[in-house]
Amino acid sequence: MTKSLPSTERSLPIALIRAREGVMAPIRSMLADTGLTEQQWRVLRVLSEFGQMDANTLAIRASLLFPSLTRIATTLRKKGLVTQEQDAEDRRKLLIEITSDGQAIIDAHNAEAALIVEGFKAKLGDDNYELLLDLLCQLDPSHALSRAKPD
Amino acid sequence: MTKSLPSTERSLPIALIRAREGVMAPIRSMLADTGLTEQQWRVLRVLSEFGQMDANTLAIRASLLFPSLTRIATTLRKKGLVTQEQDAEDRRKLLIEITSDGQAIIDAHNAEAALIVEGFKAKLGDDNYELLLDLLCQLDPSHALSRAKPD
DNA sequence: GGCATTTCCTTAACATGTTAATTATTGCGA
DNA sequence: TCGCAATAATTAACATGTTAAGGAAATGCC
Repeated sequence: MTKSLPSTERSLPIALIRAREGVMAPIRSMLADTGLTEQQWRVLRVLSEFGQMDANTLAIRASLLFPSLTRIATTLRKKGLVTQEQDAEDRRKLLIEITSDGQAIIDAHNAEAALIVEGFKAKLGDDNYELLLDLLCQLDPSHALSRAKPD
Repeated sequence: MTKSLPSTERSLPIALIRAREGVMAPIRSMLADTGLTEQQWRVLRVLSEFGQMDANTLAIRASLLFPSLTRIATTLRKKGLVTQEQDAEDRRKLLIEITSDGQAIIDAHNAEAALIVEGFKAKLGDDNYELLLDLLCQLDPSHALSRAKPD
């Protein structure tokens, strides 16, 4: 017997899109006055958390495709929020680092962003929130890289 | 006390992006030989399921922004997969309908797409899969429109 | 009827997503 | 050392995401 696709009202890809839209809307609203896009914000967040790194690692950690990262890094450099520097040992690599101006933007919005996240956590309940993250991780083909949480 | 943002390794927006990527990758791969993008496929699916409708309703059901839908509908019309027709009663409205060629593409890939979905359902477990969909719906600000499932 | 408002859709402008081709550098082996 | 494959990043081309502005048709009110 051949199974049929579920209704688009109960489709996993569509549900993921809508959930992302619901989560990002308040964050985009928060970023409106900074002139940053959500992707630029994500890049700054990763750089702030892990420090200087090459473009490849940064793209993976920020979940961006390489061509997107190239453009975003250029934009952020023009805005003075990151620096780009050739790796002395392997001149193919580009080392990217957040500037103090970039860090200042993170610092200025960290509390508000955390509040937004807390809001969603409260909406779902703490246990459901963690469960949701775990289930989403299981759908991520590359999440072998990031298993910080032991059982 | 001021809360801090969670690590980007445990960020809900990033987890949503990665999960979507994981789910869509095999679907994009399936669509490669059709020349359709995932959004074009989504539009055809909605039209196939619900029949002719105006552009506004279609955009909402396919979770697309209006300008995106305008372009996608034009592309699909040029490909002969949908028809566009002015509403006789309200000439502002554009009624869109799938063609037999469009339906043929749906029919040709329905079984394979269903298999992909079944794979993810098996990976998470049926209960977790349904739970995931419910949790995602709670993050969707507009999900009041689609509550097919009673308690 | 005439006019402001609203609704539905399109267009524009810019950023990102996606795939493929290109360039620069490194590493390796004849 | 030369040539060739592999890696890191960029660029190109096209589709979509996102916000804002514009145009056509309906609606409400006078």
